[in-house]
Amino acid sequence: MPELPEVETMVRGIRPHVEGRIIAEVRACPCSRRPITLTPGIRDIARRARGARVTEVRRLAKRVVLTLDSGDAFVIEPRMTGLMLVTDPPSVEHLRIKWQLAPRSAGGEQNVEQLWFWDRRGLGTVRLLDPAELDQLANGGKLGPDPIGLSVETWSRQLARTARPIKVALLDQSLVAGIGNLYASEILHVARIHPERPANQLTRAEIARLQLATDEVLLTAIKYEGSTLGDGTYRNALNQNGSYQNAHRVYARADERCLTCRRGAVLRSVQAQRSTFHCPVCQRLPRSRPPSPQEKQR
DNA sequence: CCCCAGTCCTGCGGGC
DNA sequence: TGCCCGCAGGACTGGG
Repeated sequence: MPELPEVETMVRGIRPHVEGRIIAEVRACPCSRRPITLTPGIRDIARRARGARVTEVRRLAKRVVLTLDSGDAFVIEPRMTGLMLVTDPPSVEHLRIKWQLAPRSAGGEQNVEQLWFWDRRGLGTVRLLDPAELDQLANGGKLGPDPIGLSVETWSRQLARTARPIKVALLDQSLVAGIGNLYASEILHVARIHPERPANQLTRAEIARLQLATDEVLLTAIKYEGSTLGDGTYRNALNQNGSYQNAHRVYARADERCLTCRRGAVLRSVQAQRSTFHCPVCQRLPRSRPPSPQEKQR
């Protein structure tokens, strides 16, 4: 499930092949059973993108953004099973969109000629936004800040906005944008914070640990090119597995020994209809007494 | 505003 | 062996 590290890996994987290239053609693959969400229609997309140069490839929360010299930008949301590829896909029948790239002018024989959006379940979306629409998406206030490099002060301000459990709050993209279900459990484990703690009741010390754990987990996951789970869906731009799944400490490890304390058994629970994993030894709830005023101020 | 349940979708695995 | 059902969850929608 592409979250921040997986989408960042996609961006880094396609960037050297795509940045600076001219889009010769955009096509919706006829092999799809049901077309994915495409805004506007493929005809308008193809007309507006043809001949444009890709000036920048970047990540916006869990989206891939291809900025064009026309001012328009492709915004690709992989959601559950979407992939950006510059090589042969896992299966031909789930190819959704093809960007045909014009050959580079100066001697590049090994240049890729196509960029693909592949999506098995078809929940992903591809949109072509004009500058105003892109600005609204990036700065319209619906997306919270990127979690990497976020200051403790910003963390505090964002978490103060909700009393929901911290695990659920981390999934709210308007608070912090980029963390998904897998990394929320991993981050809270490293931060030693119980997933049921109300977000607005975290102590200063816990928020400081959350900030450090977020950077550590996400940056390490990027280094390992994301997590390819048992279903094998997630792949990098070259259709290769990530390897951060080997470093997971709690996710999908229910009933197994905690790798951190080697004492507790990992618990699986359900919060907001999603699986949560935590170690009851490393991540304790404080005694049911609410924190004293002194504790809250510190 | 805040929060939750339902929805989209496909492949896989458990149970019978 | 085969079929059915539940489950996986990112983002959005509708309703309380």
